[in-house]
Amino acid sequence: MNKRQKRAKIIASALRLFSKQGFYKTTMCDIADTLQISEGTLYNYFPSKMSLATAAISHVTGKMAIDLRYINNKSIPATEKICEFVRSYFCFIQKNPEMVEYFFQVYLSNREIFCDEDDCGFSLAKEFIEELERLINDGVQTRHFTQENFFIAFSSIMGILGSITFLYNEGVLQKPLDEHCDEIAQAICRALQS
Amino acid sequence: MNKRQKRAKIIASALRLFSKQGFYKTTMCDIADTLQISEGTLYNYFPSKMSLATAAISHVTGKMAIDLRYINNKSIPATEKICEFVRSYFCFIQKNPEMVEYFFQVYLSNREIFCDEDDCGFSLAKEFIEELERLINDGVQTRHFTQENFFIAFSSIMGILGSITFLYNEGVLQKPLDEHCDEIAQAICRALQS
Amino acid sequence: MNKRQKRAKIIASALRLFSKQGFYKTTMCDIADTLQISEGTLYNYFPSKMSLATAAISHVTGKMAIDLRYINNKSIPATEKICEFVRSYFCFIQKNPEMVEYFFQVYLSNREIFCDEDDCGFSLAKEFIEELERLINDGVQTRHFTQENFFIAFSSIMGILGSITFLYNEGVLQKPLDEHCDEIAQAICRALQS
Amino acid sequence: MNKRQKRAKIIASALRLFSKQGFYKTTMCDIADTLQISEGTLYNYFPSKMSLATAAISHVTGKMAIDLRYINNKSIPATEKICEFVRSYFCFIQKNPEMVEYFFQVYLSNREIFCDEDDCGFSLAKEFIEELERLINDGVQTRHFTQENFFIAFSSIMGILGSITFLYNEGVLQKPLDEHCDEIAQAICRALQS
DNA sequence: TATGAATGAGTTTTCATTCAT
DNA sequence: CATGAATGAAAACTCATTCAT
Repeated sequence: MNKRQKRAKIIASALRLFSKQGFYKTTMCDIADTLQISEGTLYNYFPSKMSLATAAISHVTGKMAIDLRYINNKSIPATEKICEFVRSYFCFIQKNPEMVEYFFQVYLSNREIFCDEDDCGFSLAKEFIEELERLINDGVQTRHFTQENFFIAFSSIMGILGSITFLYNEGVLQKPLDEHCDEIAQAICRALQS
Repeated sequence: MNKRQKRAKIIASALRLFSKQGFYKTTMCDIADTLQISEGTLYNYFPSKMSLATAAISHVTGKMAIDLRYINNKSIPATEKICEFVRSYFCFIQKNPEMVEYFFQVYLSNREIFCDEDDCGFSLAKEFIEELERLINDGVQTRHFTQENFFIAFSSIMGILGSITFLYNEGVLQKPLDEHCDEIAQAICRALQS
Repeated sequence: MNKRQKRAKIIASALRLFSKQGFYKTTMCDIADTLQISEGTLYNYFPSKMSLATAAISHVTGKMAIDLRYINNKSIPATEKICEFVRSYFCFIQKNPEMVEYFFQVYLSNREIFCDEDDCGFSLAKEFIEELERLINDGVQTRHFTQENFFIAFSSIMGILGSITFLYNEGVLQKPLDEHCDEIAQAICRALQS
Repeated sequence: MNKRQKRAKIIASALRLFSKQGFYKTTMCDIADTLQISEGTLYNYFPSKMSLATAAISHVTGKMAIDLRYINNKSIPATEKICEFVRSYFCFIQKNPEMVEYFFQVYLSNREIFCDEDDCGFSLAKEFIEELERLINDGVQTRHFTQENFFIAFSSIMGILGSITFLYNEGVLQKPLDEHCDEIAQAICRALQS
């Protein structure tokens, strides 16, 4: 296994643990044990716990950006794109629950981990946010969305999806995620239109 | 100052620090220093750090519930209630940014702090969630909202508000919160209708 | 209630708690709570926790000395005195288990509490030890005991009684204490004779 | 030095300090300082102070059991075994005073340290107690001892030895321990016979 | 005399990080 | 590269004692 692959394995393990137990309740020792390597080895791949957290979020937002970029590149109406995005996002949650949990519960909620004096930590999600901007702008330009305020549009999409994700993780949703797909996509689309 | 008032002062300080630095990065020593009391004194009022976090969230959700209850009791259409709620919520954010931040960034995101084997930690927000249910049920019964799925309705309201709060706290909103009031209320109402 | 009586009440409570939970696991607060007085009041009667422990052991050994003195003053053979002492001691254990437990488990075992640079802490049990000496000397002089080594005689009496007390407190004795009286008295007497 | 040997070294140090200063007056820092290692290192070998206390008592009772087992396996009368046990025990005290002190003053007297809800803490001395049972049963079966009550027999042996140990540790014995050997063994044997 | 809030030094425990092998 | 023992700074929590009321 080369260095790159090993880093990927470490990130995957860290991701799982961070999302399950939280960043602060997960020790470097937990991560090393899970991987059956020594703590020292961990530090050969990542210079600090924080750098591991950072690499993990880049990995997650990268994956999310790819999915969204693929949809954005299709020649379909923006409302269709929203539907596809919701569908693809729910699929993503089910296949990689730890990634989404990590995104919302660790990255967005423990800002102090990712921000330092120079950088506010947003660059880590830049790729994904840019694709989201593309989707919104596309909709606005083609008049499918009338909500012109980017931040409100952003919140209509990511706020609703984030909240549903939270409820899903808490186990309170009564039906499987898939069955909510269309309803949710429609709610988002309506929020984006006037 | 009596015991009750002192507890309130401690909660206020803790709230401010927890919301600014996160629960784990805030030490009992930080809190004591801010209040210019000793750590020992802190423990005369709260038996543990966690009990302080718990008291703080009860305080916050209690306040939020009061505001929403007041609106729920008015004889106005549910859509109006949404508008008033958004207005009152934005007002609340501006007066008590630390409370809202604490609610979203600490309480909702660090579930492990508030959950134990018996209790999933939701009881702490029960009052507020019940008022939210009242608002949604009112809208559904009066046919102002057609979204009958409670969880989607819940996410349409709290997801959008939560996301806007996040962006506000990150300082990326270009205009003051108030100016977004109506737009956001309308987006939420649309999401709730079909 | 006068000062003397109040001191006695405090000692009684402390004794009970120290013997049940150990000296270090008992807080001044525990003692105050049990008595339904404030911690401050405690310090009006005893200047420190240690002084309370000291007063308590004086109280206990004083009581034990009185019982033994009464027996010593009788005009009966030393072997009879041993029998009576065992009987009286078992009676004492049953009426005041906390006192005996305190004597063995706190006083004799946590020497660091009672000793300081000047005093080794034995003066606190002086009265009782002197009566024990009287009993042993009586037996030796009247040739009822042939064990002339005081320390071995002392150990034959107090060692056996202490061990039985320990087993009693641990709840492993199968019959009630009284039924062992004679057997134990005889074992002690035999140990004292050659 | 391997892990096993290091654990042994730590136990030895802890034993010395616990027996000299008591369990509660000995800090993990004291132990680390004595060994010239850091506190953190201590916790790499024992997960808690209590686990160290527990390991220490197992160590002590293990040693005591070995000595007694060796004597039990000899083909000599039970009374002889008592003599040998007393001799071996006194030898043990002189070589390892801290072990015996620890056994009596910490283990037997601070029961709250070793007991939890499941286990009363006696299992830690099981091996030694079993050998003591063997010795007593042997004597009873061969009619060397007529004291058939196990607990009184137990107290005759361990009570007397414990008390002598106590006096030895307090420094009040006038002659060296060895010179008391036979006298004490005889006193014990008499106590066991009728 | 009684109170009980305030204190602060002291204790156990945790864990990211380092470094010699 | 891999290891894992060692580190030590930091954190939560305890409690005997004091003192103003």
